[in-house]
Amino acid sequence: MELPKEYDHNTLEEKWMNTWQDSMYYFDWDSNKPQFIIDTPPPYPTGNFHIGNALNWCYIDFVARYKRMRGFNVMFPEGWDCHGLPTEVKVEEKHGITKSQVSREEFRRMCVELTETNITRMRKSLRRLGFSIDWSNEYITMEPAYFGKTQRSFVQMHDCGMIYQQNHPVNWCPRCETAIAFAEVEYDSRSTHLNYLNFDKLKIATTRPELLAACVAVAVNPDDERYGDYVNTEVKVPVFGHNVRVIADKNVDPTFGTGVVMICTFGDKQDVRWWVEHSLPLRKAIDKTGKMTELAGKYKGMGTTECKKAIISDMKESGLLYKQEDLPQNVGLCWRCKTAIEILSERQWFVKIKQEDILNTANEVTWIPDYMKVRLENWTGTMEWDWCISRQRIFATPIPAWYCSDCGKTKVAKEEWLPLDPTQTQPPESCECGSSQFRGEEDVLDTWMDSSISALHVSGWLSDHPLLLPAQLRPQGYDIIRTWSFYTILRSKALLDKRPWDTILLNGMVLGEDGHKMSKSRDNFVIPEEVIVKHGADAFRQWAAIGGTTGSDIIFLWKDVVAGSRFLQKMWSIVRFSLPHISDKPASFTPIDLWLISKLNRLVKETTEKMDAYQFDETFKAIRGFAWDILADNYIELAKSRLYGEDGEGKQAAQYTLFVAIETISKLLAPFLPYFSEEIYSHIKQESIHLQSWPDVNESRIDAGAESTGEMIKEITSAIRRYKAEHGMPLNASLKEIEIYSTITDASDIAGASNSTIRLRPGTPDFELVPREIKPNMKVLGKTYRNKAKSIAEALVNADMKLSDIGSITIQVEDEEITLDLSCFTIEKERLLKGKAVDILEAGNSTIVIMR
RNA sequence: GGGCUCGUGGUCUAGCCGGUUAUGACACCGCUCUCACACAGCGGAGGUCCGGAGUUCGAAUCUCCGCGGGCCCA
Repeated sequence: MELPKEYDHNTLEEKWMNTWQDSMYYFDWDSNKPQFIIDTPPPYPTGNFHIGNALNWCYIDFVARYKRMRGFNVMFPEGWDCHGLPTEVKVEEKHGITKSQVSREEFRRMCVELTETNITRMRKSLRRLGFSIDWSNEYITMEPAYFGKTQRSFVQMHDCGMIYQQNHPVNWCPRCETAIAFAEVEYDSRSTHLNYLNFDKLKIATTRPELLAACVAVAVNPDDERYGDYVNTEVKVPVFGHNVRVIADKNVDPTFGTGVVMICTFGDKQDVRWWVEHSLPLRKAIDKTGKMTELAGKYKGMGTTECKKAIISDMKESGLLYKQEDLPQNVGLCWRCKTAIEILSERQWFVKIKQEDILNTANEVTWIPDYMKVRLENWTGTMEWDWCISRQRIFATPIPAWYCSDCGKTKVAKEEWLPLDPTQTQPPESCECGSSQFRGEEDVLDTWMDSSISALHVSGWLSDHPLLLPAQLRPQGYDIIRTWSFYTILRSKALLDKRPWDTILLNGMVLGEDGHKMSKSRDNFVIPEEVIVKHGADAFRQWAAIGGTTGSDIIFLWKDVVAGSRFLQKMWSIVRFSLPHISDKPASFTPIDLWLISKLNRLVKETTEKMDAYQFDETFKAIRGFAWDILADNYIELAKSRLYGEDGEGKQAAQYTLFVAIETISKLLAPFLPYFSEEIYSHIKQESIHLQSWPDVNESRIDAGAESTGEMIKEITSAIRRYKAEHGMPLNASLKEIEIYSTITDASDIAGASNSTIRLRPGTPDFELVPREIKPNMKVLGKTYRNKAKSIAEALVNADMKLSDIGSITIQVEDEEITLDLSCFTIEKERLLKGKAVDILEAGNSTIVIMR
């Protein structure tokens, strides 16, 4: 059966997608094979699979398919990280409500419904991209099966003292009305005013006069001579009239403003540090919604911006404010809604961070690229307080705890009660005080509490299966090192005292064609589906493989995808030509066959090493280079005359060589091009290529001798081809006669490829050998002669070339006589003809004489 | 402000534990419709490897300084 001329990616990819069975990729919990569990990132179910996710998944799939072919028991699970604000916002939009208008249950139900729709859509994208996902290991964090584990992890960590409740300053988003973790704070530079105030006896400068009501102290630098007398005295806060102490602290910058700062609870993180250090009282001037409290007197009920405006105008009027300056400022924002955060002291749940544990565990993991580990280390070193895990939201894992209505004591659930929602269920036992009236905790868990046990979940934690932690691989983007990597390491260590994975593989970000991060506003946004429709999943996957080195940012370029589809077409043509000519019956190889087989084994060796090192770009480029250059442009051209010729040993050898090459290449391509490789393999064998083994290297077939002989034949042939091109002849033109002076013993393929009669001649032709140039070998000279190497090289170039006949050259350098043997230089020779009507070509250590 | 990272022909990119004619793709210019492929083949032009200093016999590759991008953060 002849293949169609063009490779039709649309039809064939759809065909294979619908043919493949999910069970091909199931992880076998009872297998004897070595395990390879991949702790894949659970995407947020927005409904659209982003191109950055797609890159990440391509890397994962390359690894998963490769490892499977290498005999590993691979788990490529698919998780969905459902909880969080974006879905809550979408649901409010979709139903035209705010979450307070419906019951918690009803709101949660709406969120679940939207998430399910989105997951269904995204599953389709995943399938279409050809990912070998193990759907028997899918997990959905909003389902009881998963969030029950999240709750159990909470209870376990609470019971061993890793989770506690405390009044503590937290980053607070007044718009979302929730606490957020440091990892959720984003920074942006804005400009503000520095206001100079008459502050009792002192003058202070502040950017936040609206926090005057929350002022609990005034600080100066202990070495600042201007203010030494004031330290430990009291001053009266203007407008509000309460007295505060003047304290000395070396962290006050005497050159900033007036050198006097007011400490408020809380204006920024520095205030928190001072507050703790000097045991200052707490004055809450801002409430959870970002409004001023009664402490603010007449400003009560105003928003912070409004209050700031009002208080400034009042103080200007009364002369308290005497100067204003512009000041650039970095403001902390809520990463979801970009509202400026406040620091409020609230009762929250925290997870203890043990920096040592995290750093030690991070050291047990192999980081690829290794320098990415530094990011985790730096982040760990800058943590100022524990991880705040409570959120004031609805669509999230409920915190399994209650408060006794009588004594107020907190009751945390027992593991066997879980999963549950404390706002819907009462605890099955009464409080220590005897009361059985409880109020369920309404706070919910940070979504990172869900996803940071993904490694544990997929490895069989709290299941009927054996625990297989650590997983082998964690693939993820470097942008979430400080969150997902950090929290996973923390939790794995805390819950099981183990590292979560052996290796973490970081991928870069996908940039748009203009080199900037993709965003809808920049109009450089591309979605994977768009690429698939135009060029197919395999072409897209090629872009992922060769667009850049693993770990670096990668620009999405359409031309890379186009180049990918061209390679598919080229490879298709190769297979289309080969199919009628292949045979799996071995025969005795000719020199050019041996050359190809040697190169092929070298390719297998190289690609195996590179895949083991996760160097997808290099692997794929090596395969493509082999197929295009070595196989198509050279081997096939050279073997054609045998393939088209009469039956016999030579023909059979070419048929077999071609078979081996096609079969091997299709297997090497399988991890990258699942559809294409399956299609071509289906024309050779009846089984799926994705159930085959990765090719073995046959070391005995890697033969430098065979390669150099083949290289000579190749060089000679292309020299003849070039000769024809330069003389304006068609490449299939027949030349009168060609004489080749060479060490090769078989010129039949050359004859075939050049369509001419070839006469092989031994030894040196009847020409004069004239040395033309001496080329010094700096590698040898440098090592041997060090600082003299330069002058020796100069002398060599100018030496009398006839001297080299005896195999060495003696030269004078700086009054010293040095004899250099053949390892130190090479002689370029020119062959001159003795008056014959011929053209001479030099190629592959041979002389080609073409009769005119 | 700090950390990490990158800066290679027109564009993108490999090489970067020192010694290669500096890799490949796209674009460009010739020639060829050759029996798998014109989404091709063959040939060609095009690079002070960001700038400067240093280490070295020798640096795209190592060190330092500077300039310029990117990312993460304060």
